[in-house]
Amino acid sequence: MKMSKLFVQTLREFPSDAEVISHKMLVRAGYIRKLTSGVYNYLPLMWRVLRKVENIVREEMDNAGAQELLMPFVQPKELWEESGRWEVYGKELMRLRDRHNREMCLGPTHEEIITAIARDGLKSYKQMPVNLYQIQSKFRDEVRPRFGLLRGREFIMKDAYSFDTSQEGLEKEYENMAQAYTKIFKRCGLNTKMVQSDSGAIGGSVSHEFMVITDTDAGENDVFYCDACDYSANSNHAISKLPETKTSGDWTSAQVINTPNTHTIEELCEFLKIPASLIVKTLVYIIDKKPVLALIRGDKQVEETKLLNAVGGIDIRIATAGEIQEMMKVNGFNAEPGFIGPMGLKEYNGYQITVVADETVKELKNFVIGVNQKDKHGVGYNWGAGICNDFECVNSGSMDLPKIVTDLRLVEAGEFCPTCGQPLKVTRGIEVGNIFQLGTKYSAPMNAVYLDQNGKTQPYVMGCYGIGISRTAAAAVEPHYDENGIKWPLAIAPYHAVVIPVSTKDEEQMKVAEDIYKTLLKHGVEAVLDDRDERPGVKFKDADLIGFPYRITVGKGISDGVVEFKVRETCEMSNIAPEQAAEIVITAVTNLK
RNA sequence: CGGGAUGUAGCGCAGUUUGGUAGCGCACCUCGCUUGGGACGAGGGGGUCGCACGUUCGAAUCGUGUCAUCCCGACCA
Repeated sequence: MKMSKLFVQTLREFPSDAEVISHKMLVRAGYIRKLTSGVYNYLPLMWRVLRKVENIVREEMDNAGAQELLMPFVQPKELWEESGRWEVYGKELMRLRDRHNREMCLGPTHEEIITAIARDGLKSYKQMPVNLYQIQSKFRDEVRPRFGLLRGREFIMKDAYSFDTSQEGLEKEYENMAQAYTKIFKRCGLNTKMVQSDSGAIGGSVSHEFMVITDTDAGENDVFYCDACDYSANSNHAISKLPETKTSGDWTSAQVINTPNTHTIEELCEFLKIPASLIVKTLVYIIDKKPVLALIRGDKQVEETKLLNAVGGIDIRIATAGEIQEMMKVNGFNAEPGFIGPMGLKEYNGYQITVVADETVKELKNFVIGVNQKDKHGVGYNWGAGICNDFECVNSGSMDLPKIVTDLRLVEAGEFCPTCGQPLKVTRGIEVGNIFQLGTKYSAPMNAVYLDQNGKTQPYVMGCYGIGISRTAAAAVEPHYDENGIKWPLAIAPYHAVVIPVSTKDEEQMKVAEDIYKTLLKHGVEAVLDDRDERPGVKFKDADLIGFPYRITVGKGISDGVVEFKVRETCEMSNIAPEQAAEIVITAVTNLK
């Protein structure tokens, strides 16, 4: 490709609306242009990068035994009603109506469609296992698109779906995919960590995410990991061992005492001269419009995804102070946030109040708890054996544990690995891929079944496996850049090399540059010849910004038989013979394959 | 959806306080000159100032409404 003909416009400045490196670089270097919020044009350079990533994914998926197909992204409402997700998926689903006023959506993922395909064509256990995948655009109406290609509303994704006859078969395929993913990201020049995660709206039991570890804002997920063993997990799923701390109070009897103006845990600790670990903290949430109380030890935070899972909810938010006061009033109390406890609370807004406790509260003895009275707390309370869920237990000092006691706790740095007990570390990551064991979550409700050896009807045991193609390409920029521009890994760079004649008017320089360029092309190197009549500074700046892995500059040195060879990644430069420069590039590119 | 901000040429911005008919840098076109890290000179093209309504002799500027975009929070296969 001649640089004079390459459709690219580099900018002198970074775009003002970009926050993270990949977004800034990709816009400034002329790879992408925003069309509207969260929706981008992929310009020729970007499209080349995306196709490289796609092809790596394609090769490894095919090697792993999967088959590529292509499903529509326009999907009918009916299928989504079968799976139950039309209601559940919420506002993130891009919905539309056709001219007959029939409801449709643009696919955010394709479990429903693939399950319907399987239902039609996968009738016998003899046809399994099978893994089908596609690479196409996906649509998610994100609440807040940001970070350029890292969180768009339209993005390119590879999604694969496996069908097995047993959990064992699924687990085998899951492992197969995990290995394929590891290879894929490695080939793309990315270091990823496979971490345990929550399965979210997709559902299912076991899932892992592939994270590009970064210490920048681009990493939207907290990842906890252990250096001593291989434990690692997304914060929405991580568990830990807690350090020893005081969990039993010194009160000899239960009583309600005055604790004026102790609206926060800190103020209460200060007033009572106790550690926060002696307090049962009661948080009021609104989950799918229903009131939910979350009980957790005072020094710990609630992980909202865990709470959502505990009650099977979709939408969660903390209740407002107004709602809490209203809830108090309805149940015959007069209290405000800071003095709330679970006892005696029955209903709000037409719903029964659900109480969920984190495991940390179970072991507390002689603890402190809100008693729904302003400026008062109960101290010396204990979990009792009797049924006690009304106002009476305020005075008895004994109340039952809620029916739901589970892990709701957000893991924090300084806690210990659940497997080996060593200190956990925390870092941030960009999720570029994930794998799920779905089981029969979709096949059962959608009646997607086959006949087993005994002629008996069985639902498929499914798995699904995603890779964000456009996100992976953008994530690759995050660790690969310097102040002058992008440093693409060779495998996904839009072009492998650029050849720059310093002066296009110098016949000898042009001749040598063209010879090198042709040699590179002949040997399968994707090369660009910068034939523009520009000053060398302009060409160097553009070459660095665009991020060609190799640069061969033909200048005055040619009279001594040398060209300048620069490696973008290391910025190492050397003067060598033209043939030698070409040879290095050809070898590197050949070794890719 | 809560809080904050911004919409003026492809990009980055000034002009808005105090109303008078739109400007700067980069990019783009032409000519000259220049050629090892985003040169220089001269000339040129490009904007219904987000949109609508209103106030006014006159609106980028004032008022009302609306749309869009960005940031923080919440959310996220």
